[in-house]
Amino acid sequence: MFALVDAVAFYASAEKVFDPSIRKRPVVVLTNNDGCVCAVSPEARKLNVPKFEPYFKLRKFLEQHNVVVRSSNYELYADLSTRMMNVIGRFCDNQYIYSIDESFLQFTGFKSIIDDWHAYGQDIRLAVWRETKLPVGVGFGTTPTLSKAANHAAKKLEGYNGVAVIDDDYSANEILAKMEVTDVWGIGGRLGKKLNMMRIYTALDLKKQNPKYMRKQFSVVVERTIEELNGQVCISWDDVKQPKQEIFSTRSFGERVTDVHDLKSSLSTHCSIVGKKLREQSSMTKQLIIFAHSSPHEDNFYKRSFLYEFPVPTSDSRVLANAVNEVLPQLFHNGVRFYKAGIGAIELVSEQFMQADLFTPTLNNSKLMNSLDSINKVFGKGTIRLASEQQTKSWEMKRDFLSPRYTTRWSDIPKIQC
DNA sequence: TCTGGGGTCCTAGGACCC
DNA sequence: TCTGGGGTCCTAGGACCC
Repeated sequence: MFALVDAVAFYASAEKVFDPSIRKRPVVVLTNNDGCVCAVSPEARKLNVPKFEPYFKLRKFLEQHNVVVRSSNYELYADLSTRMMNVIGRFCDNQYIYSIDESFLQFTGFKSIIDDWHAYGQDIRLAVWRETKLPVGVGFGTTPTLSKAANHAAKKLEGYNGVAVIDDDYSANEILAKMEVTDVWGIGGRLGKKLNMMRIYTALDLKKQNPKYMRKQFSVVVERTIEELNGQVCISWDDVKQPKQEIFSTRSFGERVTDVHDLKSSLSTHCSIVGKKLREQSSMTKQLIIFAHSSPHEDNFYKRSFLYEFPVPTSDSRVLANAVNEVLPQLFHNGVRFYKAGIGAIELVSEQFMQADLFTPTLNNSKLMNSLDSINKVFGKGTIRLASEQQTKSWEMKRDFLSPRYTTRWSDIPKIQC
């Protein structure tokens, strides 16, 4: 049995934890640079506030309906996420954290212990609420995709009260019949349209399709999804956790960047981020994509992207930053108002199988990088960083509606007055 | 005044080789 | 009657997720 536990509108709920005055009000949270709406509290959902619409288009509407607007407070969300995950992890010995607010639990050998999954789900919800003041939904299913579907039912369908269980074909069909095909994990809007044309409208319709045939029509992803809906496990974290095949760090700027040094320092920061993520999964990269562009919504869109090949794979942030330095003169163009930049490590290889080059002295210093990671872990991120990362305010992200970092800054800790 | 997120994986199609 | 292969690598764009 699998369970998917996730928070209801996590970012919006996180904003409510330390600010009870907004708990009953509609709340939305914006993405980086206050660009789009990315979290909509249930109260705001009732007003039909769409997700991922640009904020400037919704601003008037949100004001009219007295909706609370907040910038993304990642420091707060990351901390609350950790707390929430710790509570959830107590309920199962096999937890897989899938995103900042979702974790899968895989129950093996629990059958003799747990006879009522509904009650167990309510126990989880109650514990998380009591200890973190975050509302969660719990879906149980015999495959990860079915637990996702159950989770959808738990939170979005009438009469489930936060917990739903799919433990046989009957309960699966009952829930899947009430779900749009695009509510199924892995089926997005585009696929949904094509499926509709084939008269596949509900999740149950999809479940009844022939997986092999659908693989031919679409892809292996659709095939696996259908098998999972039929109770056949295709996604598993049992075996060694799969390392990522590519790692990107990209960001749009708070203010347009026109200065080469600003562009360089932002890219250096991306090098640190990607380097750290590479080391975390014991990978090294052979190739690096380095890109920068102006706004795609502007006329004469400027975009440059380079593929840099390393003679020897690396996970050393400094080596990545050197690559950036090399291409920077070709990337930057005077007069362009840069809107976004980033790097991506592709062609990853495992540290273990790293092939050295007889003729190229390796610049990779993993001891140095490991010490850097350890120091930053203890003393906070950015304690030791590349000199070229030198922060300049101009490209930092815009967050006009930021709440306090209640749990990660001494000055922001809530005070209780007697 | 101007404003539009970030990350990962898959696949079709072109270029090239023998 | 008419007909011309098959594999690999690379890349841009598509699609999905939250």
